[in-house]
Amino acid sequence: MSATMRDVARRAEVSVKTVSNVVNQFPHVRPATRERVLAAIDELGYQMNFTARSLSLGRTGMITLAIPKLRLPYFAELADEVIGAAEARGYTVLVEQTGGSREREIELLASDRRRMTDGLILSPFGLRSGDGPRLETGFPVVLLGERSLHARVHHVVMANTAGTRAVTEHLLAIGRRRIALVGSYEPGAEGAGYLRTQGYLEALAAAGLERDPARTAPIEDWTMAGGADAMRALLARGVEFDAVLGLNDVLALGAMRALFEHGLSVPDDVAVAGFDDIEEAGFSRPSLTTVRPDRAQIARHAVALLTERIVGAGPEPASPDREAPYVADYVLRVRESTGPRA
Amino acid sequence: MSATMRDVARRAEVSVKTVSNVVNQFPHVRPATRERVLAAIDELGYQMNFTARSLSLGRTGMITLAIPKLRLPYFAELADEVIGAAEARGYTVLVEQTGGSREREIELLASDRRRMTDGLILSPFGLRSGDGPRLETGFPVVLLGERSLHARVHHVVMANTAGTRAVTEHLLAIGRRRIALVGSYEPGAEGAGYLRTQGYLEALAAAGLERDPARTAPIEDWTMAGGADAMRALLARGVEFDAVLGLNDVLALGAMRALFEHGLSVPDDVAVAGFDDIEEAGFSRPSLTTVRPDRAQIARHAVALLTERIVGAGPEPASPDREAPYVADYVLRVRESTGPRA
DNA sequence: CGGATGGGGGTAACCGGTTACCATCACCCT
DNA sequence: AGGGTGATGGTAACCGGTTACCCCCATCCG
Repeated sequence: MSATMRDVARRAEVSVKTVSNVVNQFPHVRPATRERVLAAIDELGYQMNFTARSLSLGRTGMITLAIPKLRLPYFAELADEVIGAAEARGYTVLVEQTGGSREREIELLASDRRRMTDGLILSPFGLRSGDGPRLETGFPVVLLGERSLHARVHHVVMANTAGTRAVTEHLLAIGRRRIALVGSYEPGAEGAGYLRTQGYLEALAAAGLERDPARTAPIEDWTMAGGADAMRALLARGVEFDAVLGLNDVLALGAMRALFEHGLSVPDDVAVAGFDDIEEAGFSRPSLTTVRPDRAQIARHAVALLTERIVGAGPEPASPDREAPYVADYVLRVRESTGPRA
Repeated sequence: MSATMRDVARRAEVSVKTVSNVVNQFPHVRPATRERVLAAIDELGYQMNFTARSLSLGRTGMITLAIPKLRLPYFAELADEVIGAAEARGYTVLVEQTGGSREREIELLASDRRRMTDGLILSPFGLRSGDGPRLETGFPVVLLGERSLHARVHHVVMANTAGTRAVTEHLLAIGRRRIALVGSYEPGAEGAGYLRTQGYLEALAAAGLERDPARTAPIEDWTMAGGADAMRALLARGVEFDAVLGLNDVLALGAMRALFEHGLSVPDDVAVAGFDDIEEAGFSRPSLTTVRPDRAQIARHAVALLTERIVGAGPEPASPDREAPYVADYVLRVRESTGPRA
C-alpha cells in the first residue's frame, strides 16, 4: 500500500541501488540523479520500511531496557538517562518492566522476544546469585546496579555498600547511635538491598556498635507506602531509635511521613537519610539527606558497553573473578533531614 | 551464525512450513512431527528472528509512546500504565522523549523512524492548534491529554478544565478567595496548561470573583524546581493570597516547599492544591489535595484505540468537529493541604 | 587513438521469516 | 471401487530493504 523503494526507482527512472544510495547519503551520486530521486520520494510520499532494513542489516538500532518499575522515581530517572545516552549513539530504547520478579527477568533473558532488539540492559532485582549462567546467552547484555551475579557479563554498578556506609557514618558523626534501618532483602537475592545493608553494618562495626536486629524494619515494597508501613510497624513495636536509614529515597520519604504522623520531628527527634537522590529528596519537608549516585555516568557507560558489544568492538566481558565491574561515582548530599537539632 | 528455520527444518527432516506451523501453534501437526521439530529447535538453540517475522507479517508488535519527559512522575506513571495495557494486548512499547519540544514532536510524526513500530501514542506538549494536519499521516496515532489539536485523529483526554474547576471550587468552598495560580502556558500551545487555567477561571467567574493577574506565577518548567521558583518570585513581589493552585502536582509540591522556606504554613496560611495525584501527593507534608485522573483508564483506552486502528478494526477517527474525544474520569482527592485551619 | 582508471549505476542474490497453492494420503461414504 | 474430505506438509513466491558483483562510459594519459 505505501510506496517501496522500487516504486521510487521506477518513477525516478533509476535502479533501486541508486535510490538506496541516495537515502543512505552515499557520496557518489550525480546531483541531477539525486534530485530526480528526491523528487520521486517526495511525490510518492515514500517512507523507508525499517523492518526490511533491519532484516537486511542484521541490526535493528533498538536496545531493550528492563527495569522493575517505571513508577519508582529512581528507575524513571535512570530510564531517562539511558534513553538519552542511547539516542546520542543512534539507538532507540524499548522499555520492559519486570516488576522485580525473578520469573519475568529469566523469561526476558530466554525469550525470543529479545531478538527484537540488538541488546539488553537489565536492572535485575529478583535474580539470585546462582542464576549467573542464564545471563551467558551470547546475546549482548549489560547488568545495572548489581554485582553479585556470578557471570561473564558486563556490569555497571553503583557504590551501594560504600554509599550507605558513608551516609551511615554521617549519621554517626552527628551523634546518632541508634540507627534504624528501613528496608530488607530476600535471602539469596543479593541486590542493592543486600549490598546497602552491608554498608550500614560496616559503618556500625567500624564505630564499635552492635547491630540491634530489632531496629530493622523489613519492607513489603520499595515504595513510599512500603517505607511508611515499615516505619509504622517499627513504631508500633516501641523500638527506640534516633535516626532512620532508608535503603532508598522513597522508603526514607515514606518513613518520614510515618514519623510525622506519629508526632515525631525530623531531624530533632529522628534524623533520616536515604539513597538515590531522586528529585523529591530536595523538595520534601524536611529535605532529605541522601547518597547521589551518578546516574548519567551509569547510563552512559552501560550504553557504551552495550553498543560496543553489539557492533563487535569493545572488550568481551571477562570472567567475574578477574574483572571488577565498573563502579560509578557518588556524592553524599547532606540536607535538612540530618541537620542540627533545633 | 545463529540457527534459522531452515536449519531446524533440515535437522528435523521436515519443511520450513512445518517448523513454522509448530512454532506458531498451528493445530494440524502430527504429534510425532511436532516432537521432532521441538527437539531440533532445542538441539540447535534456535530462536526466531523477529525482524524477519515482522517484515513478512507487516506488523512489528511494537508501539511507540512519545511523552515529554519520563522523569516527570506523571509521565512515568502514565508510561507504566501504557506499557501494562499494551502488554495485555501483546504489544511492546518503545518510549521516546520529546522534551516537550514542538520540533521533536513534529519530527517524530514525520520521521521514517516511526515505521519501526505499528503505531504512536503521542502526548503532545509543544504542538500548536494549527499543527493538526501534521497528524493526519495515515499512520495510526492516538493523542493523549490534549484536545485542541484540530485533526482527524483519535484523542483520549482527561477532564483538564472540569478537574481544575472542581478543585478551585473546593478552595472557594473552604473560604479561600485569593487563589494564586502556579503555572502558565505558551500562547498557541493549547495544552493542559491552557485547559486547566480555563477551569480555574471558570470557577472564579462562577463565584463572581475577578481574576487578579498579579496572582499568577508563570513557570519555566513543569518541575518541582519550576514550581518552587515561580512561588518564590510571587512571594518576592509581595502579592497576597490565601491559596495556591498548581497546574500539576510537581508544581504544587515545589510551591509548598517555597512556602515552607518562606515561613508560611500550609494549610493555615495558604491552602495548596495540585492536579495529577502522583504518588508523592499522598506522602508529602502536608499531603496534597489534588485531582486524580484515571490514568489506567486513559492508558487502556488509548492502547485499545490504537491497536484497533493497527489491525484495521475499530472506527476511523472522525472529524474533530463531529466527534467528542474520549474523556477519562477523575476524582477530587482532598488531603491535608486544604484541611481546616488549625 | 587505444587503453587504463574510476565514478555512477544496474542486476540479482540475500536477510529469515510467512503463506498461497498444491500434492499426498488415510479414511469414509455410497 | 470411485470419489469426496480433511489432515498433513512440501515448494516457492513474497515482504522491502542492502550490497556483491559487474558493466558502461567519460576522462585522462602516453
